[in-house]
Amino acid sequence: MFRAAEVLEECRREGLRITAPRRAIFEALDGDASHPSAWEVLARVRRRHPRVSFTTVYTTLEMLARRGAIAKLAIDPERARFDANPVPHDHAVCERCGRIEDLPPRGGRPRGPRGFRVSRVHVEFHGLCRGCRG
Amino acid sequence: MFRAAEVLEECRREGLRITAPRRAIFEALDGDASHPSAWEVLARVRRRHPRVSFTTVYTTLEMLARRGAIAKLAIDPERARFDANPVPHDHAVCERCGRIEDLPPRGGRPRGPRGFRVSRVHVEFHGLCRGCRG
DNA sequence: CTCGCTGCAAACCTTTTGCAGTAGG
DNA sequence: CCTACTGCAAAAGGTTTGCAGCGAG
Repeated sequence: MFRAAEVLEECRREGLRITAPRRAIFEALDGDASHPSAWEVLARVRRRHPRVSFTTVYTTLEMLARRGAIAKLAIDPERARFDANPVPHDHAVCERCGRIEDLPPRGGRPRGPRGFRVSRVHVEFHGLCRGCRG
Repeated sequence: MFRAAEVLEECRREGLRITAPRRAIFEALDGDASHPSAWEVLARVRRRHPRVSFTTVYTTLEMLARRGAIAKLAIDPERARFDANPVPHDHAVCERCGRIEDLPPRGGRPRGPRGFRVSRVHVEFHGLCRGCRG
């Protein structure tokens, strides 16, 4: 799970500059489990820092994803979604409300195909969440 | 797996019109396992029917996906990829060459979360394919 | 001071839509 | 004939890039 203070410190150590927009973006991600799009992160950031641009949010999210501090999900075909928890885990995607729920790690990951060096496994359950079953 | 003749017959039965572009698109998908994007399908179609437009290819692919004759994959964040095999199955995605390989069905699908009505499960293995391990 | 970061605007790419003409049934 | 389908062109989003100026270190 993304911890703003830790990532911030790590960035500082590597000579990246800690600016007000970055601080705000880091705070917006801190402890987040909602898998927001870049636009949703921007909206959240702008509640307190109205002058931050989309460009800055997007490039910062990409930067964090490249560093492995967050994950970029391809679950939503319309737009990238960012996962503040970079540790690989499964997701449950509600087909009705669109919510993406994190799942606790399962013992016994599925085995990959022969002749293929697996670096990570991605499991998505699609269906109806508790609230949307009627 | 997509069978052009069958889908074509089914469309005709339901009153959809069988045009030359559709015939060509159906043929391009027939027996395909390469998970092409709409632009790749267009290129393939144009080898024999140079006047077919992107619009027609894209709307036809969407139409087939809505009917369940093909599947629209969200694996590639940059663009939609279409799977001529609409029966749910796992995929192995090579991080180097980008190839998407179909996997045979596994016994014992992973169990979904409690309180969630699962309609389908999507498993992706990411890593290096046989050819790209080196 | 120096450059890395920012914000703006414009470019880019994929996908979607409006519309007049064409052709399948 | 009727109207669904086609191709074009333009719009609509999301993402990426060029650039001048600011400001963290």
